[in-house]
Amino acid sequence: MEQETTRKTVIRILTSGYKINDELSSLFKKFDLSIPQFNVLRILRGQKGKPANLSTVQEHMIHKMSNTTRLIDKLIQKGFVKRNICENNRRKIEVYITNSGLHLLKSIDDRLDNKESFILENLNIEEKKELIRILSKIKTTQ
Amino acid sequence: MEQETTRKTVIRILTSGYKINDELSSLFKKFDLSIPQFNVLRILRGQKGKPANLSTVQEHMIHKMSNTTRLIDKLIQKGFVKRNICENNRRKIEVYITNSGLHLLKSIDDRLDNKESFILENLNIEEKKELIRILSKIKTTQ
DNA sequence: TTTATACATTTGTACATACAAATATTGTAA
DNA sequence: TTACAATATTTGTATGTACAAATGTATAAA
Repeated sequence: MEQETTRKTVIRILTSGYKINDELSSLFKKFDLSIPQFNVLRILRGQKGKPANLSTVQEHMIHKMSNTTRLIDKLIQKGFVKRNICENNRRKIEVYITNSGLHLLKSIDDRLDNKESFILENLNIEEKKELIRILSKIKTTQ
Repeated sequence: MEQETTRKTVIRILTSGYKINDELSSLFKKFDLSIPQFNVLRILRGQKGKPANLSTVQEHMIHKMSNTTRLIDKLIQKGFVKRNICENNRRKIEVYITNSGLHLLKSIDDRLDNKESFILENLNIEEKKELIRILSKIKTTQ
């Protein structure tokens, strides 16, 4: 019985994640961005002008990525990001967001807010907080 | 304020989904299966011997797939699934699970139960039910 | 100063996925 | 019975991702 509830819960979390992923993914697609690309831009904006190393970006990613180099290559091609070799430590590279990247994020901000509100429209604030509280208890090995 | 809670909730659902996805993915990997492949096998087992059409399989998938043909090709290569052309309607194909596929699922069952229990170890049954209840309220466009 | 080790990123390769277009079969209307 | 639309699956192509190995740089030990 309890095992049945456990299974249903796991599946429900998984499918809820997939759904939200798809929703956001189709929103970003209108701006020719993938979810990981958008996350990189948002992490770089959070640096407030300071450049970030590749490894720093990687640590802040929502979903751990195996290949941040090529992800950032795409953003450089599109002109949203620039890359320098770090002077102090030539192994490292420094990445930062361009004005064009900042403008792009600005144009996405409102639409993302709307999309998020829409997705959780049927939840009141207590339910949202309860969701955060319970989901924080999930255990993983990696 | 509320917008902040909304954002945090969305991100929490998303990351919880990613985590569970990664956990299951690394479990199935030990059996040389991906999550979608495992789901197809479980759907076919649920057919209790009756064959299923490709489109039926697609409808039952947890995460809607764009390419079920190649997914099933892989399972056929591994000998877990067989495919026939449907006699009544030659556009359709019939897919069913082999004994080898059933044995594979049997050997995974317990380990999946354990993994799921582990992931939700810190949640009591009321919290699990509450999670299902609230997550069912999520709205999506697609 | 040479050698080995650790660190940070990049590249190669195989595989997975999304999306659109193509193919094959069936049903239906003229 | 022919032509056209609808259905079911497959294929082509571009892109994304995982994982391991390779590259380049810095640090530390002998």
